[in-house]
Amino acid sequence: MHQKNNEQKPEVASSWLEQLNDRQLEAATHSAGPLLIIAGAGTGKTRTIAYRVAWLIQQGVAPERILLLTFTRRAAQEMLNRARSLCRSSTGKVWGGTFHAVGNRLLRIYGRAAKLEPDFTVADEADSADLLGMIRTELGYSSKDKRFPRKATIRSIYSRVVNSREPLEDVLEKEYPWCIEAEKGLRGIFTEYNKRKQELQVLDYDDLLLFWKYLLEIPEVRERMESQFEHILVDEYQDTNIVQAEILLGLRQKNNNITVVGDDAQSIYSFRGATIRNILEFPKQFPDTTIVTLEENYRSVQPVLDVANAVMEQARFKYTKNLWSNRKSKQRPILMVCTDEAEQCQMVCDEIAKHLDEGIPLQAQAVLFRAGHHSDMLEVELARRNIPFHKYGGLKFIETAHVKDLLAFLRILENPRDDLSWFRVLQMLDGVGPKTARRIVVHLREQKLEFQSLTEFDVPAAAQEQFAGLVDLLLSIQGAGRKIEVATQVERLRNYYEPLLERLHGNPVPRRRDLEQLEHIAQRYRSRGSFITDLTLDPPQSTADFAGPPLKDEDFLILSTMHSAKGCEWQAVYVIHATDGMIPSDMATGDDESIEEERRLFYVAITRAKDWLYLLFPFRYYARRFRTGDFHNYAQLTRFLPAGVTGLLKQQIVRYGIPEDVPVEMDSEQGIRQKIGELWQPDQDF
DNA sequence: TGTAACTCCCCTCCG
DNA sequence: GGGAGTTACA
Repeated sequence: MHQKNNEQKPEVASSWLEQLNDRQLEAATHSAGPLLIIAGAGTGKTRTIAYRVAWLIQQGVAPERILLLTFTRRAAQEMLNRARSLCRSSTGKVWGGTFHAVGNRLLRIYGRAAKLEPDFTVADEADSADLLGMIRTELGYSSKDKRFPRKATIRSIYSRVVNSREPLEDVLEKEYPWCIEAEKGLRGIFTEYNKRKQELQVLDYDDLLLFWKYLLEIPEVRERMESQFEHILVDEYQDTNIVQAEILLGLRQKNNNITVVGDDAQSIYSFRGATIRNILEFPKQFPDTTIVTLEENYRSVQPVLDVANAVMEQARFKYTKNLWSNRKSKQRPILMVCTDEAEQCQMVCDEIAKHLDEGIPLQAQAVLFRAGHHSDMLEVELARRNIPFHKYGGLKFIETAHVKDLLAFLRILENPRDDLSWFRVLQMLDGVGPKTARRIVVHLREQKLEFQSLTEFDVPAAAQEQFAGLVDLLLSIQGAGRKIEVATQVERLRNYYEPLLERLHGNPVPRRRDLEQLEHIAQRYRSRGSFITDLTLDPPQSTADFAGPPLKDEDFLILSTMHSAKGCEWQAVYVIHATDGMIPSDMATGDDESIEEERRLFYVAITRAKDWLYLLFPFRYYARRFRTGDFHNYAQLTRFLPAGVTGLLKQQIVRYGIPEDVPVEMDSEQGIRQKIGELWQPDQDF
């Protein structure tokens, strides 16, 4: 039936295109001009884009003239791998990756027009906050008795302002009302921050987008960049911000071959400045847009979709889409009511083991949660039971102090102007604090960044030996230029650093392992520069898990934040802490907008499940209180599961090993039901 | 000038 | 439990 309306369907539309449904086919083979694909969860979005890329290549579009922007590098890789297997030609030259990663690549080519040297370094969130903190201290805002926002908060405010393009005072008033008094100080800090980044040739994440946009305002550069790409495809368009939309507009002034894919019901990144207005207004920005909507869900069984639809049904801002599936099942999703968090861990582990026995590998199962630390207790239990796992999201390997230390050495070698890294490295030495570090950095700048000049510098006695060793090492690596492998450089730096590690940070054993891991990763890179930026733009997952790094073909369970689960799917999904205050997070219950976003996040989590969906609700939490002593808090079920929805779930009350200290009224099943009844408030009107 | 010990406060999601 | 700021002391 695909063939009905086009006898002139090109011969390239060979058998593989028949694996698509009508809508998907229409999207994949859309010839030219703007295309908006509204793709509900699980409707074959990845597949459609992969086919479209393959189709374009078969039509004769050169791979290097295709730009595929995705939310994570993983997503780009997956789509390109699929496309390659379809069109049997290399997709390696396709420009694929996140906005940030592609921006980084383009800035190294065209950056000089914006006074950027090609060897600039990229500062991650923490580096950027450190720089802001330094400036705050210098400008004298820290020691004043007036409360001034912390460096991480300053960083968020800054990011918010540049990404949403709202005036500082509006952002403060709406999002950070307790910082209003700091407005003037913040302005000064931001101005200095931008100046300093320029001097250091350091860009933060936001700059990768801002400079890209800025380059597009220079007509010659803009034209060259636009003509470089014949087709642009953008995934997860609902999670792009204003700057990103402007970049796309800049890239498509003459050529209007642009495809964007997204789902307004899955917009979950407004804290990063994303706005669903981008997707809603796309047809206005690009006249003559063709809109294709994908609604048939190929992922989940119908009972799972029923719950998902019901959760969305109560959204304050209504979405009209209703997902449907041909995959019938009598198995309803399960709402598991547990006594407390410990029992929740037991239940999750038991069910996972049961499904594993039934033949569902660990990799086809995932535990999802709202915040990185929500899985802490579960991780301990998994380790105890020898269930290997990988954790996505949360604190990353790259953010640990020792990895940042080692990276600082590499950054200095790559970009000697990077004072921030110099400060980090110098202060590792015995007897060197902020003052001495500053003197050394000033000296170095006066000596035109020549490492050799450091040999003349008079450091405090306590530091002399370590300092000399450092200078020798830096000189020898720099002197050898590209002749030493990146991994060898890491190895030599690691040898220098390890004696310092123990004094600087506790817990040296897992930290050493991380550094070995870093060296291992470095083997894949030919240039030090790309190693450093890749690590900041696309950091590897945590390797210091309790269970240890899983071997290559070992099976492992996935733990993931709900945000990082975007775009993934598993046969069995366990959403833990389906408790009000966790989902929605009590950090995000301020206004309707954020509650709605939490609802969409919950929706994303639910729609990851193919066959089995478990929602776990521990109704009692330990609360640690220093003065009053520990006590138990009773929690309420997430407000996103009111009475009408709980009817779609199979409710299961578990009593595992009820702790000895539970109150009498909960010592029986009846008592528990009664207690839950109080907590449930199913008729509460939200 | 550097550092160890002590206090207080706050804790999300990501490239 | 960890980061940031303060204080006492080497």
